[in-house]
Amino acid sequence: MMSVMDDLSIVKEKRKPTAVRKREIVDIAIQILALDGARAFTAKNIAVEAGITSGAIFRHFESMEAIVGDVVALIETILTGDFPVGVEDPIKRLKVFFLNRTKTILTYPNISRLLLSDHLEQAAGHDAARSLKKAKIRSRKFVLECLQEAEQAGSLGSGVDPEVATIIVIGAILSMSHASTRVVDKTKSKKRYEDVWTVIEQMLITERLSDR
Amino acid sequence: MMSVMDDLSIVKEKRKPTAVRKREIVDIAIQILALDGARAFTAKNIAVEAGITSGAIFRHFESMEAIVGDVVALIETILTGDFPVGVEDPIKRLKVFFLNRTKTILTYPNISRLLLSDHLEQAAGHDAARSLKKAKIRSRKFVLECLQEAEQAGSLGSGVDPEVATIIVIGAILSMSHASTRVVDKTKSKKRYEDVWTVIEQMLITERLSDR
Amino acid sequence: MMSVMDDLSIVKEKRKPTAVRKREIVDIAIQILALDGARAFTAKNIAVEAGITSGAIFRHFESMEAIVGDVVALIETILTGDFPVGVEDPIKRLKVFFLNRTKTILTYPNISRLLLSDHLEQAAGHDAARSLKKAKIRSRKFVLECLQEAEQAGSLGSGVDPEVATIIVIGAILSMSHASTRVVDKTKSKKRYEDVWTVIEQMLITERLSDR
Amino acid sequence: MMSVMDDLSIVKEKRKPTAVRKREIVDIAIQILALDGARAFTAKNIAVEAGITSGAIFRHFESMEAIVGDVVALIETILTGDFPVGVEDPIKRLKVFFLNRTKTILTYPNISRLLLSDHLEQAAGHDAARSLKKAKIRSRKFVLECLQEAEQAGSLGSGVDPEVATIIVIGAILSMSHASTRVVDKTKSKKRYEDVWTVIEQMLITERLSDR
DNA sequence: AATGAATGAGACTTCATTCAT
DNA sequence: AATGAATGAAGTCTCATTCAT
Repeated sequence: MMSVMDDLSIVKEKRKPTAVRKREIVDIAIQILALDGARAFTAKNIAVEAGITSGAIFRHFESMEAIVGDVVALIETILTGDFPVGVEDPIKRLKVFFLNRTKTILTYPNISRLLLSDHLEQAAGHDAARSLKKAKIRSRKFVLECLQEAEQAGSLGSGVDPEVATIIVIGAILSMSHASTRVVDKTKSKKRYEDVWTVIEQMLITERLSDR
Repeated sequence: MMSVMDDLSIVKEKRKPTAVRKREIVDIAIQILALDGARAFTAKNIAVEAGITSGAIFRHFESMEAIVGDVVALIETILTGDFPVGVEDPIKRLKVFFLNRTKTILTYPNISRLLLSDHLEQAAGHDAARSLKKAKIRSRKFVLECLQEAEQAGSLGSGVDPEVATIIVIGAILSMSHASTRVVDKTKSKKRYEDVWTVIEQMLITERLSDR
Repeated sequence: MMSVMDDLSIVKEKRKPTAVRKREIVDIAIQILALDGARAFTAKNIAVEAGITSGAIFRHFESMEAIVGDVVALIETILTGDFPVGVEDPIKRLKVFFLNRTKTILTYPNISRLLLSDHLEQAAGHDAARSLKKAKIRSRKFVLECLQEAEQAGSLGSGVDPEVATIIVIGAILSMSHASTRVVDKTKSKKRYEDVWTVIEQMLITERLSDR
Repeated sequence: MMSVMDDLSIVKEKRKPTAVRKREIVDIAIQILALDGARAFTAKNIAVEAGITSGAIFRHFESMEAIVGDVVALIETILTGDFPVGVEDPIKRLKVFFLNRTKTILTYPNISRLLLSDHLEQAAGHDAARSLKKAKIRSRKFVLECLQEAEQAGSLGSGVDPEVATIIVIGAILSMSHASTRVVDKTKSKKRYEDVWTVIEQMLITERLSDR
């Protein structure tokens, strides 16, 4: 997909069509927000990275806030893809989500880092911030509902409260987002994510003898 | 002459001694960084909250960065208190840490929120940022070492890898830090934290039948 | 549309190319430093004189210090032009320097005033200040060396010490720099400068009868 | 005069009577203006040097400008002492002035440096600046009048114009003020000043053969 | 007589945004 | 589509000055 451009990557291309430039700017914005933080999110910094002048940014976006708006939209699209459809068994459904989400983390490490920090929320205008917060809550709700369904179906260990389990599942994802910041071998990471799930799944279904 | 005004609780005291003002400023800084983010961390915002002018800030701190430096130092002091000493059994030691840390989260919700986001790292100068990162790593290392010790002592379930378990333990803490942002009933929260630990502990010591 | 306005000499042109604006700013800086002093050397004052806002200054210069750097460089270029080359006889060489330098004073009265005061040195950063001090010393050294050479060639009056004569020559230049501040008739001034040199030259070559 | 205090000079004396403090502040002000320039002339810098807080300054002076006012007054008093009275012969009178003034330069190197630069004029308010400018003009006028008187008395060389000679005399003083900045052996300096005068005097009285 | 906290003005500098070219 | 100069607001920090103690 990028094969043709890869060969010419050093060539400075000017005057890209808006669609291309917009996407480029959004990508750079994500990178800056994730790696350098909200304070470094300036038109100048984006421009330097894009190889244009800061004035040119506003040919493609009305304002800095509009850039964040597009960033949020992109992230939401990506995250939405993690929710599995058509998986009956709630534990299995949760597993697919867990593995999808951790894969997303590997694929877009900047984005996961961004979600963890709240830089986006603060750079974003009110609407974008709200829609981002909703996306976070949606993930939590998805996990919780899977676990509640499993409980009702009797497939959850008796001592396992769905709320508590949600904390642990979400926590593991958060924790791995953090870790992914440091660049790691992707194959190893994938294996690790699967191991984490295995342990969590065992925990979910294991019958507790007594609560004491 | 002031006796009448003394009764009015709205009266703002001015001219506080530096020691008091400094602490006040640090507290406000934490609050702003945690709730409004790095971009809102301005002298003006701090000053308004403290009821003084922004210029006055610099009587007490040499620069904005110096404030962050003190914030980091305070946080480190608080976090350091979470590490238990003199507890032999590694699982018990981990439990004490876990409960301490979650209690810290309840006591200082802003601070835990701050740690989660990277706002501090980015507002901080190089030294403060490094020392903060170290503090984070120290917590992770503590958890991992407890688990490795437990494994060697044979008190860990056979299928439980210490690295994997660390992710889950740390994750649960992260997850609860996030949740604590929304103001909740503290008694309920404490109970919840204990429940989470119970589930995690079960997970740690349970013998896995097979890896499948 | 602009044809009517073109006739109005008051119309301020905006948006000059950087090269032009930079030179303009340097000239204004020299004027302010010379006439109003180091304390008046502010971005605002320069901006008002240039007809732009103070923020715009920093499109053209990185900092106030950078402006002073350019001022120093300009002055050095001008002063360097005063040193004659290829004049064999040391007294004649000194004469050419003296007349050149006094002509420079007339041409750039602000610059000579600036050199006299130490405003530049104090507004300048370390490097610029040093290079300026060097330029001053270079002039003094040039005068002294001419006189020492003349002494060795026997063309100096027997009672005239080169060091002493240097003080008088340099002094006359300083004195005229001061005077030039008040705007005077240039033709008259030039005649005056030549008269001063005539007297000094007589003094240099006159045989003293006895030292008392 | 200072002998008693000299022994205790390390002891930090607090709460000096206003008269003493005022003089101390004026001295420090002169030093700062001369050595560090108008920009360093701040209440804080004076206070540090005086070992008090900047607020205390304003117990002794109404404003910074008032300090400069006193500095100017002190300088005027000192300079006024240089004008000889009761010396009949104009050349001799000029000689006494010249030697007095150069002695003043040695005694108060900071003050002479201050006069040379225009830092004072710019730190001073309108009145003080004017009175300082007058003092400078008075010196010039004194020199010029001596020389005009000498011319009328026929004691000036025929080719020597009083205006031209004034430039040279004043110039020599300026030049030596500059040099005095670098700390030099005072005995040597005094000898040098006398030598300079000798050469100038020769120049004044020497009969020029022709003007060409 | 002095300290130490505070104000308010003003300095330098950065930044989003506009606009002529 | 992009550059490059400019604005105006905002941010950090300094400084003269005031005032309670």
